[in-house]
Amino acid sequence: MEELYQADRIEAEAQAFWQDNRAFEVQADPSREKFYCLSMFPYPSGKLHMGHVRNYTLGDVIARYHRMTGKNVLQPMGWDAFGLPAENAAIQNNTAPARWTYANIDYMRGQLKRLGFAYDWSREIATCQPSYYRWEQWFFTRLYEKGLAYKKVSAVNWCPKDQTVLANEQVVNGCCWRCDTAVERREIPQWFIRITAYADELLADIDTLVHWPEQVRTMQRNWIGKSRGLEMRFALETPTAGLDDIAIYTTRPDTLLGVTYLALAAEHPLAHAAAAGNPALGEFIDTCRRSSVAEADMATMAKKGMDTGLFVLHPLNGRRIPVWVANFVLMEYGTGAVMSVPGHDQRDWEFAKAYGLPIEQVIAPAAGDADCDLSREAYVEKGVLVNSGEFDGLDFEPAFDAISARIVAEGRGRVTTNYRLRDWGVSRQRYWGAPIPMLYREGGEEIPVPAGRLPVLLPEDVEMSGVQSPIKADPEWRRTELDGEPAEHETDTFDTFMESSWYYARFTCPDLDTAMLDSTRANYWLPVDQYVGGIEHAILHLLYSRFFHKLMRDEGLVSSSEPFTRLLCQGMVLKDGAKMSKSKGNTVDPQELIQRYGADTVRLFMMFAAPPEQTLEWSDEGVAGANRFIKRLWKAVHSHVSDAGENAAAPAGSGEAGAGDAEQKMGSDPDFPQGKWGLTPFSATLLQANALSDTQKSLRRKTHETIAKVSDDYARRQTFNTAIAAVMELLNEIAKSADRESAKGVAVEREALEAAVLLLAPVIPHAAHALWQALGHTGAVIDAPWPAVDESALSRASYELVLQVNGKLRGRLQAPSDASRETLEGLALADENVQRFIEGKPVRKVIVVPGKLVNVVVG
RNA sequence: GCGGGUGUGGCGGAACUGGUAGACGCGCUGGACUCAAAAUCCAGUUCUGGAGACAGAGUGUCGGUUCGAUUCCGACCACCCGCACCA
Repeated sequence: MEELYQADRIEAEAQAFWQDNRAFEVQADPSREKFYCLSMFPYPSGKLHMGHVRNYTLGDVIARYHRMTGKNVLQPMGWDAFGLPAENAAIQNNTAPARWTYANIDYMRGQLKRLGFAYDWSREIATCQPSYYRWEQWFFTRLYEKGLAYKKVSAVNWCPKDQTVLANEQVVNGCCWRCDTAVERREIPQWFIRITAYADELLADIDTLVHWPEQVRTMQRNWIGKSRGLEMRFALETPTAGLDDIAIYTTRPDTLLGVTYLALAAEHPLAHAAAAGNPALGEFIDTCRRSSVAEADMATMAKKGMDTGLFVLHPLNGRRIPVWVANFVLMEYGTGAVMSVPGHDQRDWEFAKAYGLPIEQVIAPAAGDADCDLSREAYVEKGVLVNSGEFDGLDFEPAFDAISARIVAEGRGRVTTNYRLRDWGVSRQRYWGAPIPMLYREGGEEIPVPAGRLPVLLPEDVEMSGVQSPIKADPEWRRTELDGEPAEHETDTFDTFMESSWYYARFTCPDLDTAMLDSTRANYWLPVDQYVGGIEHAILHLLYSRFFHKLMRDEGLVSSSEPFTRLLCQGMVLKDGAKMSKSKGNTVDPQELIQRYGADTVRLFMMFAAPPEQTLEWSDEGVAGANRFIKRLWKAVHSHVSDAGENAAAPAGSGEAGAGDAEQKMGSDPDFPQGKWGLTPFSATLLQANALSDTQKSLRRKTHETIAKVSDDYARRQTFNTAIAAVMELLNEIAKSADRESAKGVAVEREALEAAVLLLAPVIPHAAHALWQALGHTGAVIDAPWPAVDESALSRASYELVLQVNGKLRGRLQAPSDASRETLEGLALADENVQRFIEGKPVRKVIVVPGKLVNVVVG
């Protein structure tokens, strides 16, 4: 064993060993318990950033831990290869998106390998490969045939100068990021997948995801946003544009008598009709169309509106109610129109104040103790109805039912369930994505591409001469035939969330070229036991994947209903309190650190610096500290084996000065296996508690406490920072109580060091690989079983009892482990310092928590 | 704006079920080794007062529950993430 820790050499050797032995290539094996560990695959943006390193180290630690517990562990890796940045890079560098993407993949694969992740590389997938996206295309045609995919008109950001659709990200302050032209909203036909048909199941099954973070479950519930309400129609005073009434949806029918105006979305047909004879209104609607389609922008912009001059009649009291157009009403939600109750909705209240519309109270606080001053703000709580005629005095529930019943009886509406969730728009007007497999006949009839003609190939050898998609610019690509008649290909491509919604399933059978999934293999490995990724995916990616899984189940491809059993969402990596980004110039390149310290140091720092869910503050000094710890561990093992082991095998004189002495002393120990003590395993009898000194017992207890703590931290808590801290404590204890004077001492230290190496093997696998061999093992550490806790080593005769007076710490003492409550109380009351604080005051109560503390309450 | 989260020494964090606040690491200070430096090792390190024993204060702010609150409840402040075409 080398005396000095040399990361480069050790890591190259370990990685060569894993590769030569195909150590992480696995097969489905029903006789073995499986564990599928997956980290969210990266977009191949160029090179790894620290967020990737954190994500993949977390996944690798978990995968390696479970492997050591004996499971058949699958940990694959691939590339979310389609996406917008490739097109931007292609335009900038005058290259093809495919070339840029594949070059990035090659570079980043090398980086992942250098970090020593235990991936089964034989399963690598890139989503831009036809062998992958052809099945996605096939699946879409199946959804179309089932009526789960459909086309409808929907709004996009449009740059009138570049004549192109812009992503929300490409709209900066309402203008195009390339040419700074003011962006418009444009309505175009697009493909949608009916996720709302699964809204109820997606909501209900959140309850089964007990190993997901509660915050993610809450966010998904709120995103789906199930509500019960009344869908109803207000009759127009004068029928307009062929319409007799305006449909709205409300969750508060109890406030129906408080409606003082209706508000329409700018895109609402009636708004257009009213604008026909009203140029000012037309101009206002145009202004609304010039805002971003992003919901955050809609919600934060100044609320504006304009009277249409139309009136509806209140269904209960016949009052004339004005109809307005408002910029905050979304056409995509519900019916594109809302009833406004300024007395009991804050947004309506502010709008009414701004435009001088009446504010009326129809709800009063039930208890009468709450604030209700409609001149200051809306009263939005539920309460008792007032000013509502026959409905006065009713609470929310009966009022909801009575008013709804009246509207339903009059044939003006129905009670319905509504979802905030909207159907998933999957069309993108971009090139670098999977072509949507639809054909159009000359008459416009839409036909899914027949299975035998799939995949619809995306040409990779293209020139990105402008912002226009090459397949949209090329009339030849579009042109095709169907049944001998001319037809056209759809030129839109899929949202890249499509690819990332099912890659986890394809990893179970990536080689299959006759179907989307091999159900036998898929059902062995699925669901994913542990999914690891950024919290930024808490809603969209995870919801779409859950949806896709249910779609695949209903297609008979998988038997489970949820894709990810356990979810870990890691926090971001920050530097100087800000997210690492090129624009801020505060990035740290993982590559430089790996070259300087080795992969193990980078991995160790990442795991030690913070618990996984929290943001992680980057620290150069912290990395140096992690490296220092590995060196200390290395030295501890080196010192142990040269002092207490290697000297038996090494040529005389080559060892250190003390080695010979140690051999002599050990040789004279009657328990020591004379002449065979080198690195051969010690007999278990050497470690029996009754034969050990107090120091030896104490180190053994620490060893087994650490094994218990670290096992729990890995498996249940997933707090790798505290697991590492516990091993650091163990190493400190080893250093303090080093005793190589006897075979027992050596055996206890050996056991402690072996535990330290095994417990850290998931985090620093290369160093652990070398150290395990140095400790005399012929098998690889990745195949070593996870250490077991020896319960008998954990017992202790006494513990530190904390003494409090009135909840304040006033002393501590050693109490026997088996002391009764009465004994503990007596010990506490007899304590000098406790007596000093009682000072003759009457003792009112004594609280005894055995194993912890005694609190004397005086007063 | 809506939804979700976070807040503890000089810094990253620990305290898992309401029971010793600050484990572990970084940094800093002092010492050992060295011609010297680096590296390494040893000791100390929440703040205030005290030579010390020890005492007082202290977990974003304010209030509450409790023998006891970083932990539970209420209000507030600051920062972060998501908001459907970034991935």
